[in-house]
Amino acid sequence: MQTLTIYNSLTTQKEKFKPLKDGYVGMYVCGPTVYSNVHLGNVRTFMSFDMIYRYFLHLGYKVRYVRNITDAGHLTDDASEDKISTKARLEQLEPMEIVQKYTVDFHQILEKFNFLPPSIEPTATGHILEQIKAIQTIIANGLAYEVNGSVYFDVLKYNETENYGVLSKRNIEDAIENTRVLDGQSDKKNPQDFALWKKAEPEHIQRWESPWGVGFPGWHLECTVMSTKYLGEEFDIHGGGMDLKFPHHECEIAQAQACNHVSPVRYWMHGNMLTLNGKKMAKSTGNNILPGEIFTGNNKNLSKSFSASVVRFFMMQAHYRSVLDFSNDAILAAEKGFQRLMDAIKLLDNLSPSNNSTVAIEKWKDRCYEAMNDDFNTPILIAHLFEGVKWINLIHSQKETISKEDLELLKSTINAFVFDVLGLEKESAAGNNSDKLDGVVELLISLRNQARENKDWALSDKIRDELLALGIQLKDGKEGTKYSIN
RNA sequence: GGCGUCAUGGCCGAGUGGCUAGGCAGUGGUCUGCAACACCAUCUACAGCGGUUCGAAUCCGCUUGACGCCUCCA
Repeated sequence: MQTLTIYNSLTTQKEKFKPLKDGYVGMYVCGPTVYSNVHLGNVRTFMSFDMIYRYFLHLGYKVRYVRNITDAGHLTDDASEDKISTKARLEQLEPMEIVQKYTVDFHQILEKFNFLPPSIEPTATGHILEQIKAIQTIIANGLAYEVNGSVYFDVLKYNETENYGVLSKRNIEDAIENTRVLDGQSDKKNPQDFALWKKAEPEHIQRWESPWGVGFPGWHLECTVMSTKYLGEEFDIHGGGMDLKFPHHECEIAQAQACNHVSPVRYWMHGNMLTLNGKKMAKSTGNNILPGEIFTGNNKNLSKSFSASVVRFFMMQAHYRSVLDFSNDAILAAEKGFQRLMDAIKLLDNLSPSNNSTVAIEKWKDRCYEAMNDDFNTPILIAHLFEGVKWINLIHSQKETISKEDLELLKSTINAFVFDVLGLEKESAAGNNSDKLDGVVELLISLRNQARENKDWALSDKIRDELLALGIQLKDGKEGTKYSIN
């Protein structure tokens, strides 16, 4: 098995990956809060971990990949603004109807982007009992207290023996000085304390019975409970967006320590933000693009529509830990590059092997793995893949040669990385009537070729130009005329 | 205000103490009836100022700028 190196946010350095159990990987990724449509920024994080999941599978690991759906806790704001319940009441919907609506949307979008489904996709509302139990444990361990029907985690007390701030590199003393005074938090001993259980006000729709009265679970608890339940008290990888590092992931560590007396995660991984116009995409600010808008091109930032694979390729061209800025120019360039890659892959099946190779496929393959083994460096991998593209083209035009064995290796390697690991998809040229369309275009091509033989340039150009106007581009080559639909 | 990350050629975006990232665009060529497409080749770099070093875009310091977190956020 390959030796992987992973950047661990907890230690802030790259470390050799050693799973708790040889050959097995336990991975937890914080999923979406399903109160509105996923935007492209959300998709990037999940896509990074989809790629990571795919690479582990490719390497032969057995992976249990848990990605939750947050359908409680986050939905409700403890201040006066409660979007979900307001919305639910306005539209006379149950909260779970909203949850269902956006969960379905989430799944549909991910499917379009060719995501592999996780092994388990648990929900917060499905684990209320476990969360209550965890709170009881934390109280019993003296690290939480009940006030007025709510339960809070005692951060200062926890910090006496543990380090609240290990992950986010925050100093709690500084935090105390700098915390703003917020209304409605008077129940807390300290502003740093966070809610494990919140008392439900009468108008609050999502509510469950608990030893502390009717209420709902706090923001951070679900991930601790569900990761522990499905992956154990200690597991290999925990992922999520950079913006979840604090407080969310910091709180998860504290909760897990308070429950199980062990640091839960071996490797913390954080994906970086996707920006739009240089600013973070966020639902709250309106600075975002919805995936659906990309597919239709219906967004003021876009000059045309783009396919899911192009978007995926665009994102894979950047490292998951780097900020990536989305723009029309950038996605346009990615589309061309993606097309070049796909065109070369189409040529692969037509290549004829020679007795020997003038290209070093085996070494090239090793470099591809090296790139991925170095903290999932997909941009480098893609650079290597383009070296493969160049070779394919040169072999095709008989300027280089390749042996039968090397050709098989080239094919299997390209296919593995492009389709299995990066998760890209070949694009279907046309819709349902592709057979008929194909026949029509072929007919026009043969008519045009007749005209060309007769040197009737007026007619041949008319056919070519008018097809182009319809988005059908004819491509004259040595082996005749082909076409593509844009 | 506190903590942190980053500044790479026209654009996007990797990486590294000395040796070509890659893609897009541009330029030159091949192909073509002319084109387009495609293919081949190729030019533009490492924010600024100091320092360490035989050598730094890469390490250190400062300056400037951008972004992220500190409040729900992938």
